[in-house]
Amino acid sequence: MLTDNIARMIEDMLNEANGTLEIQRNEMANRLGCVPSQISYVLSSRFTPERGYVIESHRGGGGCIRIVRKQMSRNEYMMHFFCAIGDAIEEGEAVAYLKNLFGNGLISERELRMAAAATSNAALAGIPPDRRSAARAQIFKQIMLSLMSV
Amino acid sequence: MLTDNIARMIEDMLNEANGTLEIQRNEMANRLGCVPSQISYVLSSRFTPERGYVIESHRGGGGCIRIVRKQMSRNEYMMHFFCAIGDAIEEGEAVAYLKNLFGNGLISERELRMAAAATSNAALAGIPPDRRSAARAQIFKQIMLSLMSV
DNA sequence: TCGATTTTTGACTTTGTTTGACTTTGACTT
DNA sequence: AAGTCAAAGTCAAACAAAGTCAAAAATCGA
Repeated sequence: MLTDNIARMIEDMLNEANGTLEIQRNEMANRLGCVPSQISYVLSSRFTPERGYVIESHRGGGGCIRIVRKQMSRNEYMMHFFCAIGDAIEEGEAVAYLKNLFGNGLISERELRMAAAATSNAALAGIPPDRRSAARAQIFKQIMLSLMSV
Repeated sequence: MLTDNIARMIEDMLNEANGTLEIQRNEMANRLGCVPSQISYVLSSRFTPERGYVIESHRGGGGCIRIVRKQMSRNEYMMHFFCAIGDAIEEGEAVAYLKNLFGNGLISERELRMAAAATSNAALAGIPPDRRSAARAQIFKQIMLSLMSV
């Protein structure tokens, strides 16, 4: 899939470049033989803040897009996430957060799976849909707390 | 029966592929001359977690369905607990189960804490008390399933 | 044989991707 | 200051999957 290729390429470039990177949208689209907005799509769907990326850009002549992979300390991370959860969160968002934690070595893969399972729609099936994302936030926060206390 | 053929075919493919497999629903339905939702039916009726399978999927362009077969071993033990949970369980009971699992080396201490947090009354604070132990059972079961996976 | 369960099918929904037309912004000329 | 051009941004339509659900058909068990 195009999106995946582009995402992989950006990841590689980020690794090369130690976590921060500037690209030109048109130039890159050209190299890849796709429309420029495809790059925008990839960035907005894959390189989100929940996944730990920050995007800035400049338009106009000589413009570019800067992609930064955020590296925080354990406690910063945990705090950041805990606060970011708010009092409602969707299943997909939760998974994105967890993958980020896993990616940064803060939780193991088993823990990732476990937390994802505990906050999945399947686990919350008995709860009325309109209350689910609130319940999920509550559970997620307790899980986060349990990990912080170590 | 169609269902059985498809199930057998998927089993075969799983054997070929060492227990993990990705298919495209439409493509497969096409090859078999059946409607796509038939594939969904087979997966949901035969390749359930209770039987040791895990299913994930992606929609949209380039989407696919991933089927993973887990080999039962110590999972048998887990399954025993899983079945024992029933459809309602109190906070204290849950902790007791978890301690038991920890005592038997099936989960780590962090996992114990995490699971306890996820099923605590604090985590379920937003749920009406009379629904809590049912919700807890549901969450607990999903957690157990997730741990059987790895 | 009859009722219950399981299977089969297809219409409709939801999610994710790709594309292109159009807009906004900034830098550079004149 | 105005105009031009070269970026990136936005948005919605077209397309490409998988998911859902319920009706119809088939099968099974008593």
